[in-house]
Amino acid sequence: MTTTDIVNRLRIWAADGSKAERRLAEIILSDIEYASRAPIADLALRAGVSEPTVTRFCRSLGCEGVRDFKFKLAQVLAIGGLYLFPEPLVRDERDARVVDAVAEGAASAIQRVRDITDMDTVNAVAEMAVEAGQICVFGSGGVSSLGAVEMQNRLFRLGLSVVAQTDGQMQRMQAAVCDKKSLVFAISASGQATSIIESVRVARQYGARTVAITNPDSDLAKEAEVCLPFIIAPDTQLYKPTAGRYSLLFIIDLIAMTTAELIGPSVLEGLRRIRISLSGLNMSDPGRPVGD
Amino acid sequence: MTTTDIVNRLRIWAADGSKAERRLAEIILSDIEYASRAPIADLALRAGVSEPTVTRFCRSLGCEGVRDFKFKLAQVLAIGGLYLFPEPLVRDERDARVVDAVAEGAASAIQRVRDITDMDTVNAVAEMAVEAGQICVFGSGGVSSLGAVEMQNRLFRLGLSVVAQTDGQMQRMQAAVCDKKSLVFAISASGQATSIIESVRVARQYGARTVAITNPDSDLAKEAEVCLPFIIAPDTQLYKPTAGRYSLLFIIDLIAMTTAELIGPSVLEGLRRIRISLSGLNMSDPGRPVGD
DNA sequence: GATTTAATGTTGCTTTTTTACATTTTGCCT
DNA sequence: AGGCAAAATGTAAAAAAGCAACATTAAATC
Repeated sequence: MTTTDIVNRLRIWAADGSKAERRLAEIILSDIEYASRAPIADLALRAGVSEPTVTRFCRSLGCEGVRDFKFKLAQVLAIGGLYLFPEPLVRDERDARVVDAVAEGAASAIQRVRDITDMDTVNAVAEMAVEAGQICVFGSGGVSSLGAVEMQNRLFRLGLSVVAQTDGQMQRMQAAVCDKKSLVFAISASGQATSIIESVRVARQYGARTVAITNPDSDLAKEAEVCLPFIIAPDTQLYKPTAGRYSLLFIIDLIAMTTAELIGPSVLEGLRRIRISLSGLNMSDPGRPVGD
Repeated sequence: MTTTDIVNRLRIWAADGSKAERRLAEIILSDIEYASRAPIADLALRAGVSEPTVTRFCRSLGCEGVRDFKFKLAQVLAIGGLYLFPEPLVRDERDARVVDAVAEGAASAIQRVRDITDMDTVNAVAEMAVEAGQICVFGSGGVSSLGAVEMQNRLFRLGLSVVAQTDGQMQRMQAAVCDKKSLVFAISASGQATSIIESVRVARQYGARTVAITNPDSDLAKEAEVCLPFIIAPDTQLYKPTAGRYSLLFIIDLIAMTTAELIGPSVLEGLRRIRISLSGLNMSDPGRPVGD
């Protein structure tokens, strides 16, 4: 049961439950903060029911007891978001909420990955990238495939030979042609994407070095030589795109920057050439980052 | 006090507190899930202290009592579980410089776009998206094409008909088949990308509505009906990938979230289906964001 | 080493939750 | 409608959890 399911169930009970259940559900939904802290005696009084009814109600909602129920309500409050705003908000309030939700999600996603990323690992990965003859980046799913493409985008500028594969079949095929000079980046938020796990295994058999950017407890992490932790926090807002994308972008930036510094000034020559190559497209503003 | 402060305080007590406090803090930190549900008698036993010590400890942590303490722990767990609040790693100077450069770049990029983005415009854009029969997203170049793909990725989940084109030729072709029911998103950091400007002009000729996500002083901004400012600040760090990508992601998130809320609950059904469709791929963890 | 202060433990009391059982209500059948 | 079973709800007492007051021990200070 996901945390927010408890609110859904409350909604259902508020509509379909028996008399006492309806009243209770309404009271609770009308003030979750209160309900999560008040003793059941208070709650029972407010709803005009007896105390055991509250206990039973919690059980029928799928909780172990009142304590467990309150525990879940506390989590709902922490997660907040959509469920706590049953009525449409006035425009300004809503706007502020949207902006805040996105900004805070992004900021905390970055903060977290910043705290847990071990630069020794990143440095090691950068060295692997510099030494590799061919770099493959595998990623599937919305977030991870975006990351794979972005990784390719960042690394090719450094003069590295890199190819991103977001298709499962292509990943396996690419893995099959890996050798000792290959480096594989495997990106997956879950760490359970089958095609990626298998591709890593295959590539490794052929002597490739492998770096997973994934949940460190996952199968993928176990399969790869090195793991950079990439954890997507459960989302606080149903309608909001996951902030985990910012984390992934951050990790990619770390790798790209470290690798660039490792390669040194010759990188700059490559970047300069890219800029020149774009100048024919009316995009030659020299202050602009390379490649729009 | 933010929710996660409780973890920080526990850390401090684990290091600086008295003997009993240290033991208690360690026990709690070692298993927050357990600590948030166990009665204090259990906790006291494990830590080898007396029950009132636990109560006192909770108070000294700034909680009203044990219940309040457990309440806060539950919220910590909801937000991300222990592993999301690791102690920040200590890094040597060189490593810290890289991490800080990337983090500060990202944070300030988000901050800047947050400040300048007008939610009235975003709301208007969301309405256009909801009303549109077909949405086209055009973007060229590293950052903008990534943004285009990401925009497609975010919007198709909402049940919208959306197609991203990152190839100049394809953009023009797509623009040529636009009509009054079309909505075009044109993404370009420079606002000078010829194929995009022309595509917008063509699409508009055929009656499409057009939204530019670009530099507001650019030709592209002038060409489009609506402009969401997207400005890439010149980078101070040559080796660092531009932080402007975070800005773009932010704008996309704002649009996606606003549109989702505008569409309303029927969106959730779509997200649910996407999740179900992934469950065959061993990725059915319900707590995970939709689509890896 | 005595004395004060802070920290921790012991005991028993209060609050909160739960169990077991009694009562009421509801739905259904004749 | 009236009666009966089943479900829902209430009552009261027991169990569990948390807490306060005081006792004791450890530590710091002189």
